Amino acid sequence: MYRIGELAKQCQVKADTLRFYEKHGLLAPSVRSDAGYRLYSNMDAARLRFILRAKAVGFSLNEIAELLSIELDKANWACADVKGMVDTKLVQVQLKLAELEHFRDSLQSLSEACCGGPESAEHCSILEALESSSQAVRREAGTACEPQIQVHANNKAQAKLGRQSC
Amino acid sequence: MYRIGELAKQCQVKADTLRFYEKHGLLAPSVRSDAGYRLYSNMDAARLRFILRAKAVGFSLNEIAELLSIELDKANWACADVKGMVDTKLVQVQLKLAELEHFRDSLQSLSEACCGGPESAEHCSILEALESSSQAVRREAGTACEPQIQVHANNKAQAKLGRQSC
DNA sequence: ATAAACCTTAGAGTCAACTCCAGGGTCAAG
DNA sequence: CTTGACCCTGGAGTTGACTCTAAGGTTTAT
Ligand SMILES: [Zn+2]
Ligand SMILES: [Zn+2]
Ligand SMILES: [Zn+2]
Ligand SMILES: [Zn+2]
Repeated sequence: MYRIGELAKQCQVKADTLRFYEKHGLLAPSVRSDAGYRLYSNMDAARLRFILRAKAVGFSLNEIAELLSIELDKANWACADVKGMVDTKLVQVQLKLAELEHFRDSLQSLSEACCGGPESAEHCSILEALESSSQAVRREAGTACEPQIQVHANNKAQAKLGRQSC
Repeated sequence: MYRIGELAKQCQVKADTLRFYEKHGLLAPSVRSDAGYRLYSNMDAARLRFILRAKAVGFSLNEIAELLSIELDKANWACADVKGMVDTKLVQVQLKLAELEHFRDSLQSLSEACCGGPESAEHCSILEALESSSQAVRREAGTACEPQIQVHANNKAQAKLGRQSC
C-alpha cells in the first residue's frame, strides 16, 4: 500500500494530479487509512500506469475513462470497440499533424525568405508576406529583403537598383 | 467603412471575435458611428487579414500582438527580430510535431496489433499493451488477439493451441 | 408603427488538465 | 512536546481563444 505522495513520486506525477484523477473518476484508492489517508494498492498503481500509458499515446482523460470502463468489463466489449477508439484517435492525430505540417511549411518559407540581418524591417519579406493577400511568400522583384546567401551574391546588383538590402 | 457584422462575414469570423480582438488590443475600429457602432476602414480590414494570416501560420494572439507592434514601427526593428520570432515559432511547431508523430506511431502499432473483430476484448492486444509495462506492443505467443490478416492464416493453428482468437 | 435584423455593454461560461491555496489534521523523530 | 514532513478538504486560479447571455438601443423595410 502506498500513500499518495509515494505513488505520485513512483509514477512521476504530483499528488494533486492523483486527487484530480480521483475527482474525475479515473482512479480511486481502494482503501483509506483511519486518518483518512488514501492508500493505493498494487492494482491501483497498475491502473495509474494504464492511465499514464494511454496518455502517452495521446488519449484525453475522457477517452481514458472510456478505455478504463472497457478494461473493467472486457468480456462485454469487442476488439472492434477498442480498435475503433484507437483508430478514431489516430485520425484526429493525423488531422492535427497535417495542420502542424502546414504551419511548419509556411513558417519555413517565411524564414527562408528573410535575410535575418540587423537592417531595418521596413522591407522585411516576412512582414510583407503577412500584409499581402497571397498565401505564398511573394517576391516582388527588388523590393523586399532576401535571404543572406543571396544578399552577398547580389549585393552590387541590388545597390545598382537603388534597393535597400534589408 | 464596414460595420462589425459586415467585416466579420467578409473575413469568416464572428462579430464576437472582433470584439474580443479589440478588447485584447489587436484590432480597434478607427471610427464609431453616432450611435456607437464600430466602423472599420479598409486599413482596419487589412490589419484583420494580417492577424488571420499570422494565425494561419500558427502564431498565438500574443505573438501576433507583438508582430503588429513591429508592423506599426518597422523602422525601429530589424529583420533579425522578425525572423527570430518566426524561427522560435518554427521550433515550437517542430517539437509539437515530433510529439504528435510519436502519438501517431504508437497508435498505429496498437491498431495494427488488434484484430478489430466482434470477439470479446478479453485478449485484446491493445488493452494488454496498455496494461503491461512495455512501451511497444508486446506479443506473448498465443495469448493476445492479432490482426485479421493473420487470423485467417493461423486460424487452425490457433484453434489447436486452445487459443481464443480474440 | 412595428417587426426583423442589426448593434451596444459588462460580465459569465467553456474546454482540458492540471495547479495552487488556506486552514486544518496526522505521524515519526529527537 | 515540538518540529517538520506528510496528509486532508473545498474551492479558486491558470492558459488561450473564444462564445454566449442579458438587457437594452438603432436601422431598415413594410
Ligand atoms: Zn531582411
Ligand atoms: Zn526580413
Ligand atoms: Zn482482437
Ligand atoms: Zn483487440
